[in-house]
Amino acid sequence: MQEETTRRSNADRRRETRSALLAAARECFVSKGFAGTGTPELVAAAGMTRGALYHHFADKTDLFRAVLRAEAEAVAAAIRAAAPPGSDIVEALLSGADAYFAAMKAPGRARLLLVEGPAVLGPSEIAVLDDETGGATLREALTALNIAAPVPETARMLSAMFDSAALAIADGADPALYRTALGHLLTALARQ
Amino acid sequence: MQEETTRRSNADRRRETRSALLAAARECFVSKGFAGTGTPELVAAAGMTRGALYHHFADKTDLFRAVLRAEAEAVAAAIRAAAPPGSDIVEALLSGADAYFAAMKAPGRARLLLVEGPAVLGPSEIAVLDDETGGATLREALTALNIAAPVPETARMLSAMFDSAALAIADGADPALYRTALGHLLTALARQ
DNA sequence: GAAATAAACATACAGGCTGTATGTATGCAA
DNA sequence: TTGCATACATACAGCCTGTATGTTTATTTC
Repeated sequence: MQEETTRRSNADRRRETRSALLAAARECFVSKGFAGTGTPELVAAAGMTRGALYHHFADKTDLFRAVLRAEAEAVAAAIRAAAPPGSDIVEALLSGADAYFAAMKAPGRARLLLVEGPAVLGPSEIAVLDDETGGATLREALTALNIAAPVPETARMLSAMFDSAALAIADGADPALYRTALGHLLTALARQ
Repeated sequence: MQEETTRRSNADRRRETRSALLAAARECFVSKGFAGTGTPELVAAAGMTRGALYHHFADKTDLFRAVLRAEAEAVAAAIRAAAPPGSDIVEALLSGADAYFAAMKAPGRARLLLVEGPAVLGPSEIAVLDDETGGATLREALTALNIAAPVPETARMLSAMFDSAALAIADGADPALYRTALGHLLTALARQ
């Protein structure tokens, strides 16, 4: 036995401290917001020092960006996992929305992705994440529906609808109400 | 002749410095964001000192709140001024949307109200402003349409649609595309 | 396997910003 | 004109961010 502290490879150290920082950052950003979280408090929660933070991330914003990426990836994975077997497009959209709402129920996730994110990183950078999360799929579905309305604009607005519903649901609203409201809107749109 | 500086009443001084601070704050918050704007730079742009700022406002956030209130009031006034004479509800909604889009084209206003506001003041405080701006009117219109979908949830999601369209248009997107997309969605919803 | 190098941190420091406390001048009221 | 309140201006304490520098541990090279 060499020492009490376990001997770790550089790759291990790197991975472990990074994930510790990310977890603590997520926790702090959710509970106190990006501006309300100081790096001293953040690294203390992670059991690290500010030196480790600035070794792994360019600055506080870069750490925030990494947290958001992880959240967006988790949402995208959840939606992919709930891939619908049926062929009806409206139904596929609705089940996709369900998966989205469920994924966005993770504590603080809606606030991170939909409120803090656009303000800290700018709407344009968030738009990229949105696109990976489900924006492209949404546009494909609308194209398949052969609607008369312009697809990109309709997709963008529908996406905003999903987001506002997700925020409300994560805030305690009844998902069933938003689901039926969405169902009416989408079937009305498809029938046109 | 007493002095070179004009002699002003307290009420005048108060009003003038307040509006100078509000104008400079709006300018700075738009160009550099809330977090990116420091109070020293802000008061310099207003030709004032930090003492004046903290005499008139509780803190930087309170000044931001005052700026947002003015913006929201301007939008509400623009929408009220464009009150439609016709009786068709869908058409009234669309012309209301047009007025909203036009009002939100004021430089930086969309970013202030839709991006920075929710992050700085919290979504709940912004919801109040939204309601005064047009949320209540929207719910009344939906009720009059006698739609099958639940009204409050539908109104909330439609409001989010308007917001995302306003943000896109303020960012340079073609208003006509969003207008037709909205027209299709609203008429489809009304026909149900 | 020993020296050299690089990675992964830890510590120290320099600026800037926020909010408050205190000081001053001007309008107002009795 | 005397006292008071308002409207500021200045000074200060604390915190936070990003960088620069130091130290330890792993990895590579000879």
